[in-house]
Amino acid sequence: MTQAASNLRIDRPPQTLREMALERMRSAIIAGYFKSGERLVERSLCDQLGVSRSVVREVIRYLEAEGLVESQHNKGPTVASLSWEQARQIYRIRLQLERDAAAACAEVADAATKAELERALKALEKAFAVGQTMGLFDATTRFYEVIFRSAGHDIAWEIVQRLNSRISRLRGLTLATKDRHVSGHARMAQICQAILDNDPEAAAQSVEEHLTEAAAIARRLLQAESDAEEER
Amino acid sequence: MTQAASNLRIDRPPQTLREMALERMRSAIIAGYFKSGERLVERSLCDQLGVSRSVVREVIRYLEAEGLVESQHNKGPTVASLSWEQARQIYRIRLQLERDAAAACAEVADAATKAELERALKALEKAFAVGQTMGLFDATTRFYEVIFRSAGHDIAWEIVQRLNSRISRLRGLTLATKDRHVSGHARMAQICQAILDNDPEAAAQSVEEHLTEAAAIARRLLQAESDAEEER
DNA sequence: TGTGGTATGTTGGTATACCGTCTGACGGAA
DNA sequence: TTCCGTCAGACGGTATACCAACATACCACA
Repeated sequence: MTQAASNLRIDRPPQTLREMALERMRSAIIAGYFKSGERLVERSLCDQLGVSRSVVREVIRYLEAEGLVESQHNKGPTVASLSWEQARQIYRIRLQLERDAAAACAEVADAATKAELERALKALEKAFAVGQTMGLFDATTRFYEVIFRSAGHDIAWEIVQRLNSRISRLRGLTLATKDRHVSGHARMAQICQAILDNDPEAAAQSVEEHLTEAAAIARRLLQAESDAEEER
Repeated sequence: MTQAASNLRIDRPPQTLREMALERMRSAIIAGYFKSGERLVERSLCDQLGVSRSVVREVIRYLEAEGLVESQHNKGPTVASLSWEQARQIYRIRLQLERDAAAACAEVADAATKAELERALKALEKAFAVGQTMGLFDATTRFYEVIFRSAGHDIAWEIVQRLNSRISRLRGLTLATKDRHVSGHARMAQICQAILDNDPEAAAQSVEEHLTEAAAIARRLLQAESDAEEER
C-alpha cells in the first residue's frame, strides 16, 4: 500500500520560477559566465532569464546573502570578487570543517558508507582520466558530500558548499593545474583509505595535507594572475 | 586639509529601506518576537514595517539564505525551527571555528588587541553582574568579535554570527541558566588569560571546554522543553 | 583645458493587478 | 451527528507600470 501510495503520488515540480532562476544565476556565476566584478543589470537579467524584475531582485538578494554577489547603494549588484586574503580565510575554514568531517566520518563509517565512498573515488578517478574540469568539479563535490553526509554534518556541508562556490574560479584554476591532477588524486585516495581503515587521525591528517596543498597552488595562481595584471 | 575634507563630507545614511527592514526583521526573530515555526504573512509584514511587498519579499529571501526563515512552495515563509540535531551540528561547527580563531588570536595578539580584549571582558563582567540577558548577549558577541577580528578571521566571524542567530533562542535560555552565570564568566576569563599569555594551546583548550559546556546545557534545556511538550 | 550643465540609464521603491493554490467555513446528505 | 463536497477568501507567485534619486557620460562654453 505504501508503495502504491508513493507511486500514485503526483509530484508536480515544486519548483518556482524563482528557484529556477536562482539555480541558473548561481551556476552562471560559478561557471564564470559573469565575470568577477561585473555589474548585474536587473532589467537585462530579466530579458536574459525571461522573468520579471521581482524574481530577479529576489534572486539577487539571495545570492547576496550567499556572498556571491555584492551590492552597493544606488550602484546595483555586482559579481563578488575575491582577494587572496579572503581566499586564504576560506581555505582555512574549509580545513577546519573538512578535517572534522573526515575524522567523524572515519569514526562512524560502516560498510555501506565505505562502499559509497569507494564508488565516489572511482568516479573521481574516471573524471581525472577524462580531464574535463566540470566533471572533476562534480566528482570532487560528490566525494566530499559522502564524507560530510555520512558524518552527519549536513549544516557544515552547506557552509562548505557555499564557500566553495565563492572560490569556484580559484578551484577551476587549481584543478586545471597539471601537478594537481596527480597529487590531488593521490590525496583523495589517501583520505578514502583512512576512512576505510576507520582511522580518524589519518583522515584528518590527509585532509590537512590535501587542503594545504590546494591553498598553496591557489595562492601561486592568484599571485601570478595579479602579477600579470600589473605588467599589463 | 584632509581633516577638513573628511569633516565636510556629507555622510548620508547609505542605508536603504530594505536594509533597515532586514535589520528589524532579523532582530525581531532573534529576540523571539516571532516564534519559531510562526508563519510570516507578507501583507501583514508590509503593514507592520510600513514598506511595500517587494521590500518584504526581498528581506525574506535574504533571511531565508541565512537560515532564519524557511519557505515552502505556496505555503509562504515561516520562522525556522531548530532541532537538537541541528543545534548539535551548529555547536560543533562553532567549536571548530572558535577554537581556531582563539588559537590564531593568541598567536598574533599584540598589546592593543590585549587591551581591547580586556575591555571586552570587563564589559562582560558588568553585564554578568547586571544580569540582563540582552546585555550579556551583546557583551559576549563583542568579546568574540575582538578575538575573530584580531585573528583576521572575518569570514569565519560572519559564519559564526549567522550560526549564532540560528541558535539565538537556545543561547537566550543558556545564558539565563543560573550556573551559566558563574561558569560562563570563568570560562571567558580563562580564554582571555590564555590570549594574554599568547598561549594558543591553552586558548583552544579553554574555548573547547566553554563550548562543550554550553552545548551540554543547551541540550538539557531543549530536552526538558520537548519533554514538557509531550506531557502537555 | 577645465568647468558646469544636461541627457540618459539604472537603481530603489511603490502600487496594483492577476492567477493558482490552499484553507477553513458552511451547508447539505448519509 | 458525522461526513463530505463546495465555495469564498486569504495568500503566495509573478508581472508590470510608474516615480524619484542617483550616477555617468557627454557636451558646450569659458
